[in-house]
Amino acid sequence: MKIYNTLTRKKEEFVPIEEGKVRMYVCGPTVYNYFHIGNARPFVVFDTMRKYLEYRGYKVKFVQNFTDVDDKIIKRAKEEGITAGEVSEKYIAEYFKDAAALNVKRATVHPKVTETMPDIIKFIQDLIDLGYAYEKNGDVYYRTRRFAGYGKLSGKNIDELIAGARIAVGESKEDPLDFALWKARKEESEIAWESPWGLGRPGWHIECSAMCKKYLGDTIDIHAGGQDLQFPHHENEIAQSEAHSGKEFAHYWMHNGYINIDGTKMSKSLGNFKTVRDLLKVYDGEVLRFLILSGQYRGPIDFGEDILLQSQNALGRMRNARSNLKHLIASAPAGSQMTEAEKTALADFDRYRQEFIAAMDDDLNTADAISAVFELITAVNTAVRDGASRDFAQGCLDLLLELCGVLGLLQQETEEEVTEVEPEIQALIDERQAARKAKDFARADQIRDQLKEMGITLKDTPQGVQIIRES
RNA sequence: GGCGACAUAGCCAAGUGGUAAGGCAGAGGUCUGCAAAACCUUUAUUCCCCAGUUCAAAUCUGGGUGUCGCCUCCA
Repeated sequence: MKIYNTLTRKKEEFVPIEEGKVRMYVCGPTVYNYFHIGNARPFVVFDTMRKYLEYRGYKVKFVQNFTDVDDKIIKRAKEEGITAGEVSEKYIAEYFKDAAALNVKRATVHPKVTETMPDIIKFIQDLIDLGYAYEKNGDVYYRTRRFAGYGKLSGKNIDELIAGARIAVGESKEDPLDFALWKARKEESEIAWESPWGLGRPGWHIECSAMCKKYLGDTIDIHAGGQDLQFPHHENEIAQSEAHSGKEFAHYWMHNGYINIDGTKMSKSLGNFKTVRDLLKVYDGEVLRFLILSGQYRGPIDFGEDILLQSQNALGRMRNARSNLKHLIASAPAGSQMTEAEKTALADFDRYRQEFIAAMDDDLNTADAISAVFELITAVNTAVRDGASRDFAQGCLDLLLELCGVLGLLQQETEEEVTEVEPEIQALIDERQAARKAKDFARADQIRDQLKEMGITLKDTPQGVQIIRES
């Protein structure tokens, strides 16, 4: 498979460090709020990357952290009159709820800063010992100029960065470019940990370096995150980790594009965001996932009501295909054999699987992969138009679910075909069938409407009545 | 100012040298008592503009225009 590597600005053939295994780190959320649809993009995209790598037979160790120590968490805790720990615990739980709705699988490890403190402190001490960091008044800073490769990921020239760099009030850096590894506690009430430099807490960048090393080692295969983390966060991670180990930190760097709203980047600081929690009140998680995967991950997505509806309808086509196949399977005569034509057709459908794989192999081109799924759906729908054997329908369904499973779609049942219903409902269905037979269509439609209000949808198919219950 | 990304139908979106995938929406048709679903047909002589290279360019080169981002917390 080919991956676009931000480090080299080229698509490169993916070669894992260890054959058959992938070590992958994705920057996770700072847990002080519900996450928004823009935050959700890397979660969904890199979860899809993971699912695809697993589909291709790799054993993936996937690490996504929680930043549970941060200024914003402390601020939030003050506002709500609770502890920082209570804030982060709450939003970690909420993260898992929303992520589950988006069919994002739990990482192999979800490390937290608060649980990695000894490793972080050791990492900082090592950098001091190596001459890459220094302590000043209880703060510890990274000596940016000391690291020769600084700027290689973001393409920034260290001398041009000086213009923008500043020394904030209260800081005593040797150089404006230096960044904090450890921040001394400023107020009694602030959450703080004991360290060789006194009470304080770690800077943002060092956490990821330390957690990555702890769970994945000095060199990993893939490091991923949003484009806005490229600089300074990922640049600083490289500086820390490579100075520390003397080895290359990550072979492949992947960055997803932004989600824009009204033409500008959605962000928490701008306040122009839509939380996944709020969107889930109107659209189900798979619709949001479909939306995110409907374009190539590196490009921008202009978010709005129109594409939500389009995603919902497009996903509806996938769901209908699943539902129709299930109905065929349920209604087919038990002993029906696959015909020769069906066997040929099913074998031929492998080409959609190959198209799908080719698309995903090309830097995770989910848009093209989705097209392959739709082409499969059209072919299947055509093949089963006049009925199908149970095995054929099952074979088609298996393939559909196989491909959609890699994308994390069609994992949830929003409605369910049922064969057995309560006696009173069955009585109504029977009455409707009798009315139809007697050509009393007014009564038949009236019953159908009545059942619809009860959450039961009836579809008349050549195989009989399909009963669908909302779930 | 430095660096970078993007520009394809009403909308979303693939395609990086060989004559415009796929989806949504719309129109017409088939099937059906109707509905739903499905199937078929239809919707870009053309890919922001200009010039160049080539037998051939949405795709390469040069120039321009527009939109956005990073350079500060941010997915």
